[in-house]
Amino acid sequence: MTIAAPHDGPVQTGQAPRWERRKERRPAELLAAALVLFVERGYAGTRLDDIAASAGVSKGTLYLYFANKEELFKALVRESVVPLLERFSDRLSSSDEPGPVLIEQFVNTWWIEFGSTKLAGLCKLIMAEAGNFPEVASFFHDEVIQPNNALVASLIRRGIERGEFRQVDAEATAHVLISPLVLKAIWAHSFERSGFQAESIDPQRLLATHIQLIQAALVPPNR
Amino acid sequence: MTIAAPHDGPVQTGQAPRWERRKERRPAELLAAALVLFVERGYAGTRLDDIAASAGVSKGTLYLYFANKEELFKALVRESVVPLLERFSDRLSSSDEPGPVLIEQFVNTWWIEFGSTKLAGLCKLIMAEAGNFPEVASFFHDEVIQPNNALVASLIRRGIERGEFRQVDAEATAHVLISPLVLKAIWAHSFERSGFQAESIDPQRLLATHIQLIQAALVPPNR
DNA sequence: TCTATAAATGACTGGCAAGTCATTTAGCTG
DNA sequence: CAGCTAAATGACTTGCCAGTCATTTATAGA
Repeated sequence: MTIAAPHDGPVQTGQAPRWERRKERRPAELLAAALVLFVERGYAGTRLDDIAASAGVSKGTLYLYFANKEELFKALVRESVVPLLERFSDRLSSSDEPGPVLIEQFVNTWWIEFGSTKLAGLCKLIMAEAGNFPEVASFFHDEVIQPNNALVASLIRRGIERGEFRQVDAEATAHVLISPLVLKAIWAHSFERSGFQAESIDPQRLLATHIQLIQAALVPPNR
Repeated sequence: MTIAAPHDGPVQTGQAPRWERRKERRPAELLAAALVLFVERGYAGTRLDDIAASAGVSKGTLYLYFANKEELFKALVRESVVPLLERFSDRLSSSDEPGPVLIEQFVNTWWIEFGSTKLAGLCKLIMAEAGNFPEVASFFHDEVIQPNNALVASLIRRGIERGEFRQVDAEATAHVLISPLVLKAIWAHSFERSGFQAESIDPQRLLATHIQLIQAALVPPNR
């Protein structure tokens, strides 16, 4: 299912209207097209004409719904981020699996639901453009990164309290835990793209090793 | 010491020449200016006029030494990367410190000599622009990332052979070992920049914890 | 000191893409 | 089925910046 074939193809069969009114759906369609193209070509490299065309609409229409390119980008980030917020918190913090299992679940879930999706591309895009859009970066940091880190840190802290994990710096450990995931996700949208076939490591292999290592690192000292 | 004040200031005291001939130094001066500005503003966001001005030269001069913007960028990457190549290999692979010490040394050295320098900014820039410059990405991957990973993997493999480390997937472990370093370095050039003061973790604290965790994770099982 | 050379300049061009707006037309409403 | 409203269009304007080139001038060598 493509987001937007250019309406109905070149054939104008008799009475078919040249375009439809879709006040409600347009913004979402435009944002979907923008996500794909921004991730693919970067912010500067994406023309509004292309976004509009990809959403089956003319550039003028785009400006009916978004004030300018920057606002479109901001809207994209805002919209994409919302569903992310509650995704993990509930599921994990209310679980009472043992710590090591929880870590394994978190790593795998994070990868499946975020790292291997389009959202990872957005994350990479935001990092790339953070300098040009401090507002966006700030928003993303406060709404996504910070809560995510806090969640992982709390997971670790709970493990420590229960005696499942060694005494470690929970915040720092959270960073160490997340880094390979984030980096691999970003990697997939930079070096691993477009042609040159960097022989890169299989995600499953990386994740499996990472889980093993973290679990081993956190095992409390005997007794 | 700034790289290039616009020559000598606005004051033209009598006989002072309006410019000097510096055929040999110009390219290096231009590349230095380009590094700073590209890292600061991204590829698209940096004007050649600004690079030239920052190197104390006019745009025309820039074109005497580089065919166009893209070639300038490629030259920048090539030049910056060369000194990186031999930096670690010799020092570490010829050392006979015990494995855990070697890992600690690697992490600290990597951060000091790369992660906390301008080169880290270049790394972030290349990741951001990889899609637009596959050649550059390919070059950087083959000349920097791949050798770096291989070095770490060999470190780990040697530790395993000597019985200092558990049996682990050396390549995957290398990724896990490097990820927090790379990500922190990239972070510093995206979210941690310009104004909004993301309260982010102190590098030393992160590195210390990371070293502890990795060492603990690699300790061989009793006996 | 004079001259030849090539380093350096900066005003200019051309193209591209963001943003505008007068016009067209889908499709509701009476 | 007419008339009206506003959704949609796309040709146009505008500004920016990469890239050019005729002109200026530093400086080495005769």
